[in-house]
Amino acid sequence: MAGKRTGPNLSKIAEALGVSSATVSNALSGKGRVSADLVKKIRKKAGEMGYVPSRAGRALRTGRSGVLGLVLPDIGNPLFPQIAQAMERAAATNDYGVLIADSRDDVTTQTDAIGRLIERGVDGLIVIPRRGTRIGTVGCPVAMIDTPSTPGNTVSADHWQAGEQIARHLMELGHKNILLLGNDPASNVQNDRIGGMKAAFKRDISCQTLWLQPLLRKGGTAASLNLSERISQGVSAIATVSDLLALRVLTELQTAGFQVPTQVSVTGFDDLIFSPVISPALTTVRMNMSQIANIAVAALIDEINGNRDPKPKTSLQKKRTVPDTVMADTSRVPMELIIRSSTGPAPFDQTPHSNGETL
Amino acid sequence: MAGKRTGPNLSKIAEALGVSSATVSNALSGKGRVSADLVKKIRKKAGEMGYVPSRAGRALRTGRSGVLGLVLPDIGNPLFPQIAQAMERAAATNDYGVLIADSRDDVTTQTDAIGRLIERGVDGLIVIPRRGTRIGTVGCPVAMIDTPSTPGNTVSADHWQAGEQIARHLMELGHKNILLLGNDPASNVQNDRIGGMKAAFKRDISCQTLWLQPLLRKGGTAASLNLSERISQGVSAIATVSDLLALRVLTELQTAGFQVPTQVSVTGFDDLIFSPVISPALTTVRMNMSQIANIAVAALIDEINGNRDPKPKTSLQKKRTVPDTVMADTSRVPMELIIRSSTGPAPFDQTPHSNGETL
DNA sequence: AAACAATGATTAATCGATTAATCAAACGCT
DNA sequence: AGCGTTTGATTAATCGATTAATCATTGTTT
Repeated sequence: MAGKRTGPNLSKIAEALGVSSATVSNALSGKGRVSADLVKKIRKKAGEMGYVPSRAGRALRTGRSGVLGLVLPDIGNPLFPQIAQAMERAAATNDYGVLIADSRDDVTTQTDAIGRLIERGVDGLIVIPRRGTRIGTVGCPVAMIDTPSTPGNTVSADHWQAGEQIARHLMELGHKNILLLGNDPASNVQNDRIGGMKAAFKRDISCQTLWLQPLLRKGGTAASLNLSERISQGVSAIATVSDLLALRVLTELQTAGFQVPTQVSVTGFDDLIFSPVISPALTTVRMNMSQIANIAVAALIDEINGNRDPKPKTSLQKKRTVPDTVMADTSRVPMELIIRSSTGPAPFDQTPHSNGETL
Repeated sequence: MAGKRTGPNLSKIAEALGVSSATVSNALSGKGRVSADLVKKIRKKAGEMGYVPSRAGRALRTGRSGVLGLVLPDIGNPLFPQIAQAMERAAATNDYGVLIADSRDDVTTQTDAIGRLIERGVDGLIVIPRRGTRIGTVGCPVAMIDTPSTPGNTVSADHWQAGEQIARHLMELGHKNILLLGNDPASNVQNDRIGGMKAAFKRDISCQTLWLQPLLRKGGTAASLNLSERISQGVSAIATVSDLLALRVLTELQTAGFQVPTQVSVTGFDDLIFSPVISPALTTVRMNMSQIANIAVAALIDEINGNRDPKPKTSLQKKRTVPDTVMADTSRVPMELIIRSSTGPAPFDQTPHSNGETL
């Protein structure tokens, strides 16, 4: 792929040593049969000449580009930097490159983006879907990073377990009336997070779930969360599904004159960049992106190299419209609870008016 | 690069139509001499067969990969999503792909990362440097996006002009005693932003500049900004160099019991994802990333294709250690002021104790 | 009509690495 | 010595697109 036609290539090395280029290739790749000392000589010479194999030549011959595609439908995702970084590093250690493609949340754009990646000949695709993105058959292995509960998911953070951690933390602090705040009820990730929290709550905990997006759609941007009212009804903790949401809640509470965490505790998810620096610093939960990336990339490369359990592609299974994605040994990576100052003991004057659980 | 050895290629099309593969190539590329109706026939057939040219074959022959490298030294940059998206789109419209490389702010890692991109045969590099990153000669055209005042800068937002806009906005609101808050005094971007603000202030405006990072280094994380004290001394507006900093100030002010913007106005830079949703929503300034990306990519591709004014590479100029980067016609793109609710009229009881300008 | 130019298409070489097929020499065995 | 096996290296084909060089027509000019 190099634009320079100057650099040394296999035949240059071969010529310099008076051997054939095939021997040089074999020596460098460790395949074929080459005597030990010739191998050493060739390696040395290649080093001296600053030989760098041509990806284009190799790609043409082997049919493999050495590039993975990273598809991010939701560019607004504040985790993007972490994701991109982790993927790039995981790929680089395996001598792969990462080609990015984004589609601003638009299905058509996304199809185009995937198409472009495929046309560029990526050997595999890493897809971080938003909502119920359907991954059709694309002609190359696909790793999907969503939630453990999503069919076809390759690997992801254990959002459910993270929810449980948050819930346990709040319970230990004595909170008994908790407001769960989500944004998009169609999001698998958010549902897992909320599901985990609900599951961990003991019987004596009263909790309500509120989805912001449908609320905004109904009431316009002006729709208030009625936080003051809910707090006066006994809510002592607000557990949100994202740090962004938590930040919003935090500022609303502060302008309304509530003390955090003395009167109300607030939690988020994801440990976004601003979370440690706001005051009070946000209690949240962080995913281990590099581990997730490593697992995803490893699974993808295994599949690319064909070192995989043969998939049972019987006609019976054909009916299941599960996306044709790669599987990994570990599919869920635990998240880490980060306790900061936005959570504290529940206030004494707690008056739990348990009105049960709302959808 | 495609892993599939099944797809149609030039010779398949040629065979199907009984012509030579060279003719097919010429017909599709519009080069060489092919009769009009044969061109039409070939194009049609290619479409029917779903022909997609092999990048690897082309790359090998032409020595060009059709891929640009995007180097981001500072992964924590919250603008990353916007940058990556804009670059990807700009590149895609020119039929280029974008390979990412990040180096967590580490010089060695960055050199490695650039090296990996070069080895992969990128045709050009887009570098968004942090601090005084030195771009050596890398063997391919480089576009740099930093600030207009940085030597070797290809294109960037006009941070200076943006600073002026913020300053004018604050002056129009009647503020006369303003605190300028930066983070890293070594950052070109931040210096431009602050420089623009200072330049726009009239003579009767008193302003101080504070750099956070050196302060933290001296005083540890506990170092306070003494905001309350400064406000009691007459400061009615705090203009920060980043939305992240503004958020920090905002929460500190709120916990200290100040009303924003009634008592103090606060401004940021960059319009980060949280800026519209916090309360009060942040007055800030936004860069036109897609325009910047388009200019950078266009300049890069022009250079790659050799459609450039020949650089005067006389030995005289050799002394100037200006990075060997690409130049663009427009090198600065204006930023857009976004007025929200964190700024308001200066309070009446303003008592400007002008103590001059501090470094 | 002869010489020449323009048009339209083909041939064949090339980019660089990989690899199956082949060959030559050295070695082991009875 | 004769035959088979191992070892070590070479040959040559291949991947797919591009393009300079070439050839065969048709059209133009004097």
